[in-house]
This record gives sequence, structure tokens and C-alpha cells, in this order.
Amino acid sequence: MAKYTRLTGTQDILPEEQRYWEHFRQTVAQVALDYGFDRIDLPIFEMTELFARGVGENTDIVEKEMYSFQDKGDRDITLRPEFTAGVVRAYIENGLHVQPKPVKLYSIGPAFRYERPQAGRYRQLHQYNAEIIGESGPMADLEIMLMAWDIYARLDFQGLAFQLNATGCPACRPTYIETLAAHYRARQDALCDDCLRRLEQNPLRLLDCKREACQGHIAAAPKITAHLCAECDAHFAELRGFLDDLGRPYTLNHTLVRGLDYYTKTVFEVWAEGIGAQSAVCGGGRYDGLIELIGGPATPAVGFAAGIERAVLVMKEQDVEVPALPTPPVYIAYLGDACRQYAVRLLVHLREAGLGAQIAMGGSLRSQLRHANKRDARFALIIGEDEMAADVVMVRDLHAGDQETVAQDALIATLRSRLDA
RNA sequence: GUGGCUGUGGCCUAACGGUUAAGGCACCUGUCUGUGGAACAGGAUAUUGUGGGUUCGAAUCCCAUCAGCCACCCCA
Repeated sequence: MAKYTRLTGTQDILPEEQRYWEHFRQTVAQVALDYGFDRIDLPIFEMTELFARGVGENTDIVEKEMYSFQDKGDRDITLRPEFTAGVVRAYIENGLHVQPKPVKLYSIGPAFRYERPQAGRYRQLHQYNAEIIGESGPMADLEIMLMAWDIYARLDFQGLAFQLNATGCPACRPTYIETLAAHYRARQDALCDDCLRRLEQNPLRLLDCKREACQGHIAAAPKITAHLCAECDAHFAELRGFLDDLGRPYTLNHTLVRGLDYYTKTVFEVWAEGIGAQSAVCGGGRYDGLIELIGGPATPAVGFAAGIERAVLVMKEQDVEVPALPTPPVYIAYLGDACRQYAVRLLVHLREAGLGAQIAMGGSLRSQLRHANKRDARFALIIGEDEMAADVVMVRDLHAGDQETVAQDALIATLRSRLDA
């Protein structure tokens, strides 16, 4: 056992894993580019108060999952548990509201939550997210949903499904919650302990209790979509109209609720097959009140966030085709100390010409070639005293298994043309 | 925070309470002193997660602790 080990809930993403991560990042970056989202990178820690207010004082994230500490200046600091609060802070602080509206941003990187690890869930996790800030109409909701879907569709994920719901707004949600709570209070004796707690603390959560015994209460519960105000109802209808028109399937899921306080109107998730207890690969929705809440001008916004660990899990589970990471095409092998300096000069020469190259650090020619093969080199260049004397290089094609003698001054052109072929 | 399961070389797995903890993968070397992938041979790598206890004797039984996995709460 090593003396020092990973802290609970952290992970080492080893070289052999990197192709999954790289493939995912590239897909996100490409879709963001195609959709016109600009990348923004933010600090991974912020003032604790930003998250406490932005995420919501009564959420689990704030109550028990934040990695918080004091720095040497006695500032209260928290490692970001999610991205949106930071994006909004940056939007306000940097005056991004002067940009042409709506402002479309995406971000990608680590986030932190102090909780027990589980399949696809870590204390240091990785997320990306996308936000459209400054547009209140449902076209923005649509754009966000299409982007979320497209990322997983381009990754060739199977079993994708939209889950869609509305959560109302400050005008209609409170009365709905009261109606819901009344429904549950009437059957208080039949509720599980968790639901009794939810009834007091967060009645919307009653709707996603997973216990058998509670499913009947959920099915009979009033649906928020029947209690929306005129504005929310129209917004929701318009959004569905877009999706219907495009022929994008979605499931109206009235049990879909968000854990964070700032959501309004639209909430959605994208589900995929094969990630254990969690089925959502991403989740998002509209948060029209957040920017004002943390000190900016009243500005509507919509966005989504997704965990990369879960996506990697699905890629493996579903055997998604993931391209191998590129390796340098050239490996230089040489015979004995007499050829070493010559080989190093050749190495540097190739790199200056823009060709990726590695060199053996020693050993027999046999073991050098063995190494070249294991490192997935396309060409082994072999240099012995004969080659040095004749100003040539032996070029062995490790894929084809053949080799030829190439004049020094024709080497780079030869390698290039064979790589392009 | 709660519950269940599991900890043996880098990875996977074996070993009735009883000799020096066995095998496979991977790694290195050699057979082949100028040629990779295959085969064969050899080599290095383990205070059996940690601490305590029971016993003549513990990888094995007991307790504690730590870690991992899975699930719950909740969330991505």
C-alpha cells in the first residue's frame, strides 16, 4: 500500500482513461462552437456567500455538501459546487450585459461536493455547463435543450430521452406548493419518514420519492402544469410547440423537480441508458430570478449542467466508439553508443520539422523496437554504423512490416508522404 | 450523514487455521551480440489495507479503524 493515497471521492484520471475525456471535451467544444457559445473559464473557488445565496440556503448543496474553508485572510471561501452562480457573478462583474444579447456562454472544469462517492459521483467531479443569459422567450430554452441533446447524440449515446416539466414562477409556484402540501397532509399517516420530512422542508421533493408505497401518492398528486399562471403556461406551450414541430420526442414528467432554488419555468433532463441509480446525464432549466438575486439587473436566463464522469461511464457501458489518442509517428532506434549522438541530432532535426518523434534511451536494438511497437509508433528509424557512413536511414514501417533505406536529405519528405498516404 | 458488500505484487485471481503466500496479465531480460508484434525461458515486484486480540501457529477467526464499491438522503 502506498504511503499517500487519494482522498475520499477523488480520482486519478490515468493515461489509459484520457481518450474518453478528450473525446468528450472535444465533442462539447465542437457543439458549443457550432451553436455559437463562447467559452468562459472561472476560478474554482468563490466567496461562500455567492453560493449560499445563488444556490439557495436550504438546498442540500449548501447545507451539507460545500467544501468551505477560511483562507489566510479570514475570507470565507468555497470550492465551487456548480458553475451557474460563478458564471452569473462573472457576467455581472465584467459587465457582460453590454454584449449583444443573448449572451451565450459555456464552461468546463472541476467542481466539488462533500458527499459519499457512488457510481459516477465524486467529491471532485467534472462538469460542463451552458447558459443563455438575457432572453426570456422559449426559443432560448429550446436552444439549450437542443444543445444538450446534440452533445450526447453526437457521442452516439443510446436510449436518449428528454424529460420535461415546468416549475412555475414566483407568481404561481407558491400556491401550487400549498396545493401539493395539502394533498400530502391529507394522507400524512400513510407517508414514509422521508416524505414526512420533505413535506416540511421541500414539498416539491415529495414527487420524486422512489419508494413503492409512495408511488400512489405521487400519481394522485396535483400536477404543476395544471396550476401554472397564464405567462408560465404560455411559455411552456410555446416550448412544446417548438419541440413538436421538430419532431423531438420528450416525456412530460411532472415529478421532475430541481434541487436548486433558482429554477423557474422550464426544467428538463436528458436521460441515457446504463448509469446505475442515476439516469440523467444532464439537467437544466430556466432561472429568471438568479441574476437579480445576486446583485445584478433583473435578467432572464436558461442553462444546463452535466457531469462528465457520468458521460464517461455511459461511453464505457454502451461501448461508444472513442478514437485513440494520437501518438508520435516516429521512433528512433540506434545501435550502440557510437550512433547515439547522431541519433539525437536526427531526433531534434525531425522535431524542428514538425514531426513527432521519440528516441530509445538505450538497450538492444531488439528491445528498442519492442518498445517502439508498444508505444504505437508508425515508423522506427534505425541507425547503425553502416547507415551513418552512407548518410542514410533505415525506415521501418511498423504497421506494414516492411522497411527501406532512405537518403538523409529525403527523409522528412518520405516520412510526410507515407504518413499522408 | 445512514445501510449493505469488499480489502492478497501495478492489475485480476488462488491458497482446509499449519512448510518459503500460488497463478495469470502487464513490466524487464534473454533465446535472436542489426530488427517489433508470436512462442519459449528467466527476472524483478507482497511486512495479505492498518492496529489490536484469540491461538503452539492467522491471508484465513474476533474487535476496532481506514479505504473502496453499491445503494439511500440528495444530486450532475
